Amino acid sequence: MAESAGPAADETLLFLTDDQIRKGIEAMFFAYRGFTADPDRILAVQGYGRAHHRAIHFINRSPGTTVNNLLAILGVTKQSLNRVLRTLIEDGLVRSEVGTRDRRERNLYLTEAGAALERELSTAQRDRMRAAFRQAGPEAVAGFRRVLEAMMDGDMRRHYMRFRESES
Amino acid sequence: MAESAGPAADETLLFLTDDQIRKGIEAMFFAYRGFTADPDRILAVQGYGRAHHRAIHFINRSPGTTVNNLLAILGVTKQSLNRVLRTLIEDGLVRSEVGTRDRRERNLYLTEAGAALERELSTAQRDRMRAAFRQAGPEAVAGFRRVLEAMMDGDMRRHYMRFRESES
DNA sequence: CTTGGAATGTCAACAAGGCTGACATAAATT
DNA sequence: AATTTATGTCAGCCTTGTTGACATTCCAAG
Repeated sequence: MAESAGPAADETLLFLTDDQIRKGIEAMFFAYRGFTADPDRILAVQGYGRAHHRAIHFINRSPGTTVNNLLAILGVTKQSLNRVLRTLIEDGLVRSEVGTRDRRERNLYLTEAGAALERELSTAQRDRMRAAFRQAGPEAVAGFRRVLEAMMDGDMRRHYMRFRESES
Repeated sequence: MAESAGPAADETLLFLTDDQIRKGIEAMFFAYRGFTADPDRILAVQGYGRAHHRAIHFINRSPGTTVNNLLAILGVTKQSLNRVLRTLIEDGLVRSEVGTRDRRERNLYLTEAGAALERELSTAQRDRMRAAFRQAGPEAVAGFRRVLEAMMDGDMRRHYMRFRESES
């Protein structure tokens, strides 16, 4: 497809050489550091970590989500998530309501304070992502997303796609 | 390019909407899980973690590198790195030689066993990355790299570029 | 040449946040 | 009534981050 100027078949596969792949791996490593750097700084101030950020992000994304739902998305154990949720609830950032349909479930919501922190975190992270997107241009962004989606595990891709469709 | 029907100026910036950015953020989160999943499984068997992988990767990448060098690349404290290095040295995967020029320095090398583990880890990680690259195509890969490079912090980009040039 | 700092690396102790296992409770389901 | 499901909790472990204290080595200023 689209071999306009006619590079040999060899050349069209140059992007699959071990060296190119290694560059992709290292790019992923170094970029992820940048990706989390700004939120990490903000979280450190109130004594939180990345685990708190992840919980806050996905509760904001799906208000009323259940603990089980969150567990599947975050891929951690309930004990680990529970420790984080407990501190967030104690600190008044997250509200936990007994489920109406099924009273065993807990529906999770951000409080106003929680939403404020979420905004602060996501603004910082979005600003960096937006700058990178702008600098790289729309076609690069499309390629970025295509590669990342192909790199996900099946389960994670399912969660990602569910979100992708929901509020597109 | 290739927008045949001529979108308005507004539309050309659609990739910078908060919604698009958020998708990028979530793609990054879910993809990073896939990125580390295969090495994590291999490392868990011998009781190692991601920190060991990172050390092994960059020692393999620059044989004879010093502890200080590694610290700058990995962005952790020397105490944290030292713990990881100690276990790798004890287990015979890494060799530490007193520096010749400056005897305060330690030059680090992989042993044959260390190189074997490195190959196992990087093969697993490369296989997934290669599959993603092949599925997404060369143009997507170029965009992927451009966005990631724009997302790095200045220091990290410096390290990344140094590697990029070295063995291109 | 000596001495005081600076650079490099090591050891010890602590905290965050993963993990497993065991168990309790309440609600839903069979 | 018995079982399964959803959630919470306690205890204890591991990895990997942190700070503080310290040893060694080099280098430069006196």
